[in-house]
Amino acid sequence: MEKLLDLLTAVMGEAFAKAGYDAQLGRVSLSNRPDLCEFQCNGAMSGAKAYRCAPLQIAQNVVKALEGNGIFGRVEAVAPGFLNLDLSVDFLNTYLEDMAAGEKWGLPKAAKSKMVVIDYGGANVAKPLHVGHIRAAVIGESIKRISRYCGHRVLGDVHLGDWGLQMGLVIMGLRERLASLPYFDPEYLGEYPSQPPFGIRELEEIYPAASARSKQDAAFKEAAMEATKALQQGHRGYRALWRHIMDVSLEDLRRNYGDLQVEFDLWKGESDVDARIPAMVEYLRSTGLAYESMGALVVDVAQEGDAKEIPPCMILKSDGASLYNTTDLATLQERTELYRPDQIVYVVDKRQELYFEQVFRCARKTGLVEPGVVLDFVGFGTMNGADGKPFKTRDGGVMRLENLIRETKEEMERKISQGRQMEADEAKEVADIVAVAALKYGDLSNQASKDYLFDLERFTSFEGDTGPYLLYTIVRIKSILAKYVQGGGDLSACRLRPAVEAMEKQLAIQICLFHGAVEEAERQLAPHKICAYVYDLANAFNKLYHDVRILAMEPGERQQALLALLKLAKGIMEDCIWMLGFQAPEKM
RNA sequence: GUUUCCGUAGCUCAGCAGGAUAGAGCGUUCGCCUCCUAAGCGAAAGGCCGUGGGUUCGAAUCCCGCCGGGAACACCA
Repeated sequence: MEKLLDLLTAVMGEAFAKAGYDAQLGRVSLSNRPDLCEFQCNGAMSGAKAYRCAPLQIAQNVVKALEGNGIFGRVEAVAPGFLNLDLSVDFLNTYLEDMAAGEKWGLPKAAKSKMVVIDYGGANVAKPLHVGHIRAAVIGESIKRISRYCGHRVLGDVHLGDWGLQMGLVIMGLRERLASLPYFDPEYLGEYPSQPPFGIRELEEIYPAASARSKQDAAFKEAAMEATKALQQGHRGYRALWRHIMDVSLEDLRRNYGDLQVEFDLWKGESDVDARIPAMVEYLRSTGLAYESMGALVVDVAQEGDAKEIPPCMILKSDGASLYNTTDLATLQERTELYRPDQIVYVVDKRQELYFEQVFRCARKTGLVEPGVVLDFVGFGTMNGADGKPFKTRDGGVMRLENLIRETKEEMERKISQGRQMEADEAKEVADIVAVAALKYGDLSNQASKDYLFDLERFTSFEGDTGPYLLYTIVRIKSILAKYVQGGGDLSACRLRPAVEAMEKQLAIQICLFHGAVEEAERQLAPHKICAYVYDLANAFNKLYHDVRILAMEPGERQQALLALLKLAKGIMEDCIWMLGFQAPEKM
């Protein structure tokens, strides 16, 4: 079905045309003066000059042209030339009925179902996730779900850092502890053990230790680089060890991401494209675009009209080694071949914007990516602590993601068991659900590109613009609907009817704006648009909730109409929070 | 230095394809539970939208300068 504002704009455009003006002037928007009207059109004022006519006159002519339209219950031309519009309740109700009957609430189908790949991981093997990883995970997951909701085929890729120097460091670190194992014996030709000789705890100790040591011990660093190279060249023992590291690390990563309800379709990494690098480099050379500069292999990506100087994109370092650019380009090539995407979205720290601009341009220029493929960079800001600086633990260290999640869950559990009588088990279960919502909504309700302040107290509050408030609102509706059913009512028999109460009409209008919010969020890759929308919807419901005691009403059409409206509101809110990456409990 | 992003209420943030009296939340003050979860609702106070120009009938929104802050600027990722 057609988006409400599009539909109203079309009707208004026709009226402008009928009155002899340009239909383009008929753009209808939500009123910014809800005390005066529900929707407004400012076209009469913009058109005044072209038609050399007083804007109010134009507006009045348009009002005449709108007579008997059936969609607007009230149309008024107001000085200096505003068109104030209220919807007719009958039209509104028909629209709601279509929504209720339609799939995904009648969300307009995308003109073309896109194939989209979203890269939102950035996790490194053998290193625990820390708070710096939360934004990519949360924002990327939401963008994935929004895009999927809009009917696109979407693949989320974690894109692991699993092939660089860190692997050599870990291998060398392991060697010191487990030197006697066959992995390090060049003479050994047998099978390696299938079970890893270490666990995640050890892995997490080894990496930081090895990393620190490499900064002071040049010989150790040299050995780690050698090990990295040997691994990449297929050293049997190192490969087997690498497989162990991957297995142990991946299990841990899956658990961590799982706690945040972040799911990847692809667990690919840098190692997956390693094999194709030589051929790709050869290809880049063959295009004539890659050339030696100061010993390195580069591709110029500066373009005419650039405001700033864009350095060339480096393909190989002067020592001939590959670097991040190389694997990113190879990944782009692989994705293009495997999935034929229409769009690839990178959800990455915004500080990498210039870097990705270079990579994108290079991929385009050299034909690794076809011209029609949209490459999007969604750069996010930093999560800051109360001091306005990047979030740290109390003792100044980097906080692990699992600790942040655990602390949020504990805080939530404390709040829930304090305010409600609930069995401890149940409280914990509910707290886990609500905590994820608190964390994610706290992040997503800000514009991704901006830094934001992490405030556990605020995010876990049930008041205000928070995740818990939204869940609470949904739970309220669930409770009403459940009570109605328990009392012998039949929800499926409840039919929508034209709004009677003011608050009811407001809620109905808010429901109708769903399509626009989703479409905008998808187009702008902006989950916070969904947040703003669902928050407004929750507010609209809560106002009605206090205005009208639905279950206390006389049973009949009127009560049923309100229940049907609530059911619709609940469904939409649930879909919204699904797009944000969390869900509501049954009660809280 | 160049480029870029940001500067909106005491605090945290929306709004920015130009439109009427700039919106939320928190915090503050005041009201509302014999009634579907008061983890809620209503109301009040609180803003020369960093600053100076420009474009426009009209600017928080577009353009330019300045001030203040962050970030990026080829062998890290």
